[in-house]
Amino acid sequence: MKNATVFLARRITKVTSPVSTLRYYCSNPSPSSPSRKNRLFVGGLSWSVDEKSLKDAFSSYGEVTGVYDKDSGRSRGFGFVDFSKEDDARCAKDAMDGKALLGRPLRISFALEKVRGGPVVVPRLT
DNA sequence: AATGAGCGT
Repeated sequence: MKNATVFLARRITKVTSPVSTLRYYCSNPSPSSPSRKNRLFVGGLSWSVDEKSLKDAFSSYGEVTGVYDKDSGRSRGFGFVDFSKEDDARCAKDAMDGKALLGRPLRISFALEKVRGGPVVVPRLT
């Protein structure tokens, strides 16, 4: 339970594509799965759910983040949970998805890849 | 303030 929250886990990918006569933007060639397996999106939360409640439910599996809204400080009704291992994420999802928390059924799915200052996904320009 | 599918720092 001491794993640090990691937002930037991108590794340098070696570009082995032949030099094209067109663009040379440094976007990630790999399409990448739209969802990170190490992070879960937890929705369906009651408005009154706090981080503690979510932690209480997921602390056994990983870390809980992003429950509150930065703007209003209120609950957004969803949160995120970081895991060290995909297996833990899978386990937690399989174990908690659809379960009720504070009278409201949880909607758990793999989180999308959203990082502040993240690379802009450029669809194929050709 | 109230909102009920969604995807954040």
